[in-house]
Amino acid sequence: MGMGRPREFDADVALDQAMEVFWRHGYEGATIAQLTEAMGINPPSLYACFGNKEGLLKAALDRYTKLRGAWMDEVVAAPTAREVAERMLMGIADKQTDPANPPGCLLVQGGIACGTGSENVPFELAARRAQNEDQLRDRFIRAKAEGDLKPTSDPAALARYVSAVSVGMGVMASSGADREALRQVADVAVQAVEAQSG
Amino acid sequence: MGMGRPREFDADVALDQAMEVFWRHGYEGATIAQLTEAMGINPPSLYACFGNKEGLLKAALDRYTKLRGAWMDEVVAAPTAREVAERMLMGIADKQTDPANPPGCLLVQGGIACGTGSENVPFELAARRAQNEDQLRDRFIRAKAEGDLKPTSDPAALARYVSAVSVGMGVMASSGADREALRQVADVAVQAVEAQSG
DNA sequence: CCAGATATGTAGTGTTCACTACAGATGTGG
DNA sequence: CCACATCTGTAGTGAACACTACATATCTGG
Repeated sequence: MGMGRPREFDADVALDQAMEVFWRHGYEGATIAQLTEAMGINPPSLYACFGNKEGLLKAALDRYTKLRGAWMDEVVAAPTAREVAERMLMGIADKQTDPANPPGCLLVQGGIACGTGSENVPFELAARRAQNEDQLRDRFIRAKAEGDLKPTSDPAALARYVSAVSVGMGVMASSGADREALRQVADVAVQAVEAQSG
Repeated sequence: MGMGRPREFDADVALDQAMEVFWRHGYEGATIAQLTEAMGINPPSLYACFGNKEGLLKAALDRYTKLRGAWMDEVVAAPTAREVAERMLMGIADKQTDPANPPGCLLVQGGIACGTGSENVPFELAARRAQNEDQLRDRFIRAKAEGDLKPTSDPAALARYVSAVSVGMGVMASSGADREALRQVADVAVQAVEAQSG
């Protein structure tokens, strides 16, 4: 039994293009026609490879979080909680205004509210944002154990806080805030973490 | 010439229902069928009164910001910058988890990214968020002049920061964060403002 | 070179969307 | 009571949507 005709496109390259469309227009705003055009393929190829529109989104999210995972590892590798927050938020200020990508964050732009039939898309995005928050929380727990954060500090609350600021910055970036404006937000935000440092 | 048949529904009551639908499903996710059903009217009445779907959204946003305007006035009436931030963020934690409304903030849930043909919806929402930020900035400028904020502080950056945290909290609320979680975020966030207080 | 398997391109499918034509209902001014 | 103006409900309109049937093309294993 033969293995069949090989696909003529690179799935990862196509996903990068799909990612950009979802990033710019959101899940519901992105149409199959836009996606297939950006990916350089026809609808049957898309459906054969990714199942349906939501499957394509999930594959794009997988790729997005995979690419960002390496960066998050660098972030939590910073020596102190304060520097973790600074690397995270300053890095986000830069990433969310990188002209190589649409402004903002795919995990927010992808879809905060969706219509009937796509209710689980916001959940899917929230779950992936929660992963970052968990990673931060674990790092802050360690920081507290090391005496880097005050004994009275709440690592989970701090992680949630940094995550909230990140999301807020993403929304601002998508509505036109420039890099300097976001860096100023990051700079102020870091001071709250500093206030919890021992 | 007569004045015609009077409309049989209250536009403000209908707007409250439309607001809820946009809040829960976003602009693109909300269908005319859902809107008319929630408003208790038929499509022709909707179009006669609000023009089109986008006109209805703008009217709903007008009503939303009008209702919130009174509350924002109370917020900026707090005696110090720190208390302004605290009232704002703690109030938002409560409002965004008020079971009387969908979770989160209409100015975020309404639509962060939209498809072709609705590109100005995100701008419309951003413009209204900017109004709140301007009001905060003006208040912080006064706080700086009064010596309540350090001479080195940046009122515009602080306002942008508080606004960003608000938005981030809204997204968290819409994805299931409870009131206590948001209050913890607000509590941490206020400390950055406190760090800028003289 | 053939049989089985998978990918591709063309050209649709039914459904849902925002929006509206039209006829009848209900009001006001003369 | 009549002319006119505006609202309301029914029943659609064309367009865009996600998705797919099908014939053809290109591979592998034997």
